[in-house]
Amino acid sequence: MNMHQVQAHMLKRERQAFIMKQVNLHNRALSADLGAMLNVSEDTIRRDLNELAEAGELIKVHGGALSKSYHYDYVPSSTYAFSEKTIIAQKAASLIENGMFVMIGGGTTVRELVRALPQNLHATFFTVSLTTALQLCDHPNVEVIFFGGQLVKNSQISVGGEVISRINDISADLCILGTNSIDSEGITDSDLEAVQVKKAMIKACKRTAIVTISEKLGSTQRLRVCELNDIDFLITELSPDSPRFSKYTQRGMIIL
Amino acid sequence: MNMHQVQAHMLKRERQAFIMKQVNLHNRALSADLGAMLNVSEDTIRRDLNELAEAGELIKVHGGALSKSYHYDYVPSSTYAFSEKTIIAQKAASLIENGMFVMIGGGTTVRELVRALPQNLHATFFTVSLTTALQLCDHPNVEVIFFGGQLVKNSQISVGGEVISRINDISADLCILGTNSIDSEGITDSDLEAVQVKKAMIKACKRTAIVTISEKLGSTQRLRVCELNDIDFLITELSPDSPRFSKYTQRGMIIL
DNA sequence: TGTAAACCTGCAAATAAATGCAATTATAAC
DNA sequence: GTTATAATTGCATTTATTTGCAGGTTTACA
Repeated sequence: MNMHQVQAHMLKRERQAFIMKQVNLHNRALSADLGAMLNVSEDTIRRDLNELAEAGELIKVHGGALSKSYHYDYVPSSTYAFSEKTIIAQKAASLIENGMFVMIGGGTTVRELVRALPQNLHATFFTVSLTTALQLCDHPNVEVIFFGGQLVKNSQISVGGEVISRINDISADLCILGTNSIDSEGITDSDLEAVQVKKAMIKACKRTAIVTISEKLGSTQRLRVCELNDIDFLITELSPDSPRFSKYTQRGMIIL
Repeated sequence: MNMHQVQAHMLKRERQAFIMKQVNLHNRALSADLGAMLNVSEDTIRRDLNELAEAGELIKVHGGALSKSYHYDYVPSSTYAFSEKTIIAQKAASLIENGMFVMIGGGTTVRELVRALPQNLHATFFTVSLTTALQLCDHPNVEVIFFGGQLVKNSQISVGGEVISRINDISADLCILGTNSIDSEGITDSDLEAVQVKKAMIKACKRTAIVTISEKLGSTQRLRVCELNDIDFLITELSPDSPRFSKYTQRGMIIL
């Protein structure tokens, strides 16, 4: 932070305006920095911060202050990045047509997708995710097939050779998976069992769609799920012509 | 995971917001990773995680934290006859011992039972109920096997010949079922598919326990699940010496 | 069952905050 | 202009918070 000093003498009101400007500009400010910049004691800064906080202009925390907009608004809609996921869900839902056989994974993005499915959709869904299965049960006109097996407690999906051989018995039209990490090489994950199941699901379907919020673009993990070539559709909340997709479009993948 | 470091000096609140972001983004985060990313000791991370968990923002687990959105959120007060079911749950839990193989059904009474199970219970559970399976996932020391198949949407259980033949492959110690109706003849139900699954479960287990609120004693429905003789334990919220059990005790059933 | 990792507790150092007080400065009344 | 009053500010002291570390314990996993 460039800590140039500001003015010889400042009125209290001016000083507080300066503080607000700093806080709104950087989303944060430290008492010590402000004191140095304004050439007043930290006590004065603290008193200012208390007043501003009292007036609801900012959020005072130990050591400084945070912008009010910064304040991570806990429980935005109980799901993180809710609006992004809703956009994704709308796009992904357009891929699913009546009569289709769809294999579908788990995760919060997929959950929003399932919520966004039209009530009159007639289709058959296959899944290993307990939460996705439950969500699908709310749709009157779909059939839900759950691949049973041993459950992984953290992710609430079933895994194991049994599950995989079950999946291999099916040939479906579309595979929809969320992911934790995707980059220009492909998709990666960190849970071996889950990776094996995902691989089987992709193999069992004619086409594969990946749904993810753009924040996850460019991150990687240890275990490879598939190459970019294996993916037919990539769906994020961004517009398809966003420059962030430059590395992906060359591969013949369709960005939605 | 790409572990770039973040900022020189972070305010506590900022750090916690960062943690929440990571957790929500990847559905989980390891204390060690977070410590490295934020350049603070793991102790600090742990303290943050404890605070956030206390505030209900995430779920703390050994080694890190999980996103809350992944978890089936449970609202106890919305369960009908909640206090009765809690009593039942306590009694039924006493039947389950370490190392047991238990087949367990669905319904709200069973849900309370699962909640009442001690966290240190080591056992293997088999179920066809999505909600029971999810609930069991909260218990760190149990194995959960889900019998997959076609799902019945309003009861959220899987049914079908596939499921039944799976059940027949197992031999378990105890079968725990809720029921809609029980009278001096035995247990009855109204859903044919569900009845077939229940029959298979009872047959696959050495002993059978029925959990139900006393309100359901004396009612009947069209389809027979089993005779009274097939039941080893009957568990309600009433005291075992209640006169309402006079018709049942003659059959050698144990009332809890 | 053994071992390494993760955990918790208490403690100490560092930092930040609150408080009282004195000095200074601004404001207003005369 | 002078003076009384109020507000502001800095400093010293006390208090609270945060953080890392040492230790002993628990937990997970092979």
